[in-house]
Amino acid sequence: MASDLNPPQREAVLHGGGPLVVFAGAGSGKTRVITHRVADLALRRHVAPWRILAVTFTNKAAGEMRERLARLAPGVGERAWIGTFHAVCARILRIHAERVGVRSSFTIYDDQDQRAMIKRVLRELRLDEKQHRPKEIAQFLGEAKQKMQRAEDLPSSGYREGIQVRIFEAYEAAMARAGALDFGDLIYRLVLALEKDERLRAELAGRFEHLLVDEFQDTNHAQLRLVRALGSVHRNICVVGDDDQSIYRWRGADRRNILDFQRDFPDAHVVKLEQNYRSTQRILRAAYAVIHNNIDREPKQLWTENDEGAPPLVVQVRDEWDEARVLLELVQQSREDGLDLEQIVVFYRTHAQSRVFEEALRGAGVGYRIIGGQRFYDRAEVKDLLAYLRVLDNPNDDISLLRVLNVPARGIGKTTEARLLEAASRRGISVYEALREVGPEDGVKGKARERVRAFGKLLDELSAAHEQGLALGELGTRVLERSGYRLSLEQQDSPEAEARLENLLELVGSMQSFELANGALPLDAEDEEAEDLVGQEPLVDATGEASLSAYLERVSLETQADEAPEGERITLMTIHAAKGLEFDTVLVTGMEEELFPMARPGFADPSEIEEERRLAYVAFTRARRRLIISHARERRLFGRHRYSVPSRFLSELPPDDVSFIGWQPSASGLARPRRRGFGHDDPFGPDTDDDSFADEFARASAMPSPPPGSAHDDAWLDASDGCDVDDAPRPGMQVRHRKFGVGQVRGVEPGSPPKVRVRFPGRGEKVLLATFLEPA
DNA sequence: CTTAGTAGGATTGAG
DNA sequence: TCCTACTAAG
Repeated sequence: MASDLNPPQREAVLHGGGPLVVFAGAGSGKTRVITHRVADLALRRHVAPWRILAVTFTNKAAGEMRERLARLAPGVGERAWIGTFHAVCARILRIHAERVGVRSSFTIYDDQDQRAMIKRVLRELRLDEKQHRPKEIAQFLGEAKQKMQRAEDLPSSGYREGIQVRIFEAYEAAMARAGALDFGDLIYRLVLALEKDERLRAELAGRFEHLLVDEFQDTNHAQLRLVRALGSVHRNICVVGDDDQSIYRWRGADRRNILDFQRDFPDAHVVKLEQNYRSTQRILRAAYAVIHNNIDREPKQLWTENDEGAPPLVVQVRDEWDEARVLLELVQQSREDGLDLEQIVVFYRTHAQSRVFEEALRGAGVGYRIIGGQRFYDRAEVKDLLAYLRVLDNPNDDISLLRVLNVPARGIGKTTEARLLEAASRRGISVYEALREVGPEDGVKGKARERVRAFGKLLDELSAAHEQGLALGELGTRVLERSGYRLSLEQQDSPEAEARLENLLELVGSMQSFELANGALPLDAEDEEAEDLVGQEPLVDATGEASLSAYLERVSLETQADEAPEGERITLMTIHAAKGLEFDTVLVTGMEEELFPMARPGFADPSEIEEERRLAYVAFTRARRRLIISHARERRLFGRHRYSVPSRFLSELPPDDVSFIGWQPSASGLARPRRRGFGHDDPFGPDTDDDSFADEFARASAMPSPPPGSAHDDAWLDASDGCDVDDAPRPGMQVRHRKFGVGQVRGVEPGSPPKVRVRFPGRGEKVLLATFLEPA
């Protein structure tokens, strides 16, 4: 098994006990090392699988690990503890709720819920929202928890600090009352308990014999403390990561965690994986030439046995429209060469840059998919339905209740809401209970009181249905029906409302499949030893039924609604979303000062520039065969038009390994412009005024040789979530709609997704979202 | 209570 | 420029 590993990989896999840090460069087979190591520990060293804990950051990474492990060592992946920091902590917290001092039935609040709670606390404390921005408070609370600060550790000297402490305490109290934990709490609360309660620590640290942490460069301080505490008995801690790929400092990631691992654990063994299996030599040289300029990094250099490859291409264009035409040119050329469009990706620094690409692609009828942006579980309607369910699961969850108090509109206004809330806090009861008890003495009388009571009855009725064991999917449907949500959407009769309804039906569908997947699962008798300590399958409650709580937990910790890809589409995403992925062709756009690196000139903190440089490094190292970089002379961003200077990172590229079109860095690093570019009469017209530019581009960007065969070790999992446009509809085109049948497109209104006016025989014209249409 | 209008703000975003 | 989130009028 270890035979198909290279020497450092094998070294990491076979390392026995004690701390181990693996610096795993881009495309060096990192996941492979972790999975092989888990398999080796279980099979060769006979470590009980459930005594192995492997932690990742994303559900996707955890899923991938489990999947690969299933192939490598059947039975191990199912029993080992593999999950995200948050999921693992939530699981442990529920099991040891009493010891930790949380309710075992806690609800997990996402950022939006957290903000609602903050607003409520501010109102309670009679603080002005303008002066104390909920956004900033959320930031402050999150940071404090990341740093493992308790209320008494916070600075309280100044006026501002004093208020912060008060807010912190009030927030914690309100969360406790609601039986809720925010994302930060999941780690914070567990670490607090582990560090305070020696018996708990001994128990948990004793049970996990081996710890593996993926993407260790992305851990924050609280996560480091968690790893330390859980590893405190055996010290079998294996951390894997790459400081050069640390791009999340703004959300608390601390590269020092991996860089100083040896200081933390002086006996730590160090392994560096530097052989790359992904990219061509030229791409790696270009990437290295850039990252090498970072002072603060662990020295290492990727090398490969792959081809030399074609030189990366840097193209100067006039503006963002021109940049989009470069993309179209590239797509067209790839099509002519019979290349797979799925293997083309466009990277940008900010989401705002995607619009122009979308419009161009839509105009040219090229399918595309956007990763990121608004996520399924963040959509208002999805959150509404989930809020109903959360109230049924936890009647103390005031925030969720308030969310749906007047959704759909049932005549309960702001005034009533405020009075209800006040009545609840005055009597020290939940808002749910207050629904029943409020009366004229609280200022809720007449119609308002009736409506409030009716809402309480509605919840009671749904609650009863839930307690009688109504199946999950049924319960979802029941909520939609009885609350009048469905009716209200149907009555709106707009394409947006239809889209919302579709989303809700999808959610109900997911509840049904959750039930199917988890409902009938028997408890695993073999692992009883594991059971008594932490439980094996959190998705199933004592009766073996898929419970509402289990579903809600899954949903709160799950962010990507995976969707099977359909049709050939290119991919668009921010670079941040790209980590861990790879593509044959990568187009990195907007490489201009102030955009990428995104820092104001003159104010640039060197460490910020280094982080941006890592971002560029991540972008470049996603490419297997073809890397194209574009920068515009001028562009409109955030409504402001500006002239741009090529990114300093372009001047760091090795001139001998890179081709330049339209501009190339001079020896001094200053721009030497050549005025070249596409014509501009019609942004996406079929012909360009400057054929030579197109020719030059075509020559320079051509794929040097057919890409290697299909099987890629790190094939990426699809994670699209619905901002997709299949084949772009154009007037005259025949399209099919699920309900209305086949019709003809009369007009298209740009948007994401675009709205399409379709004439259906016998039904007249309808305006529909492109998402719900397919070519007929 | 809903709707329209506008002020303000805008990186990057896992769980 | 465009979107969100709150405020004033219907």
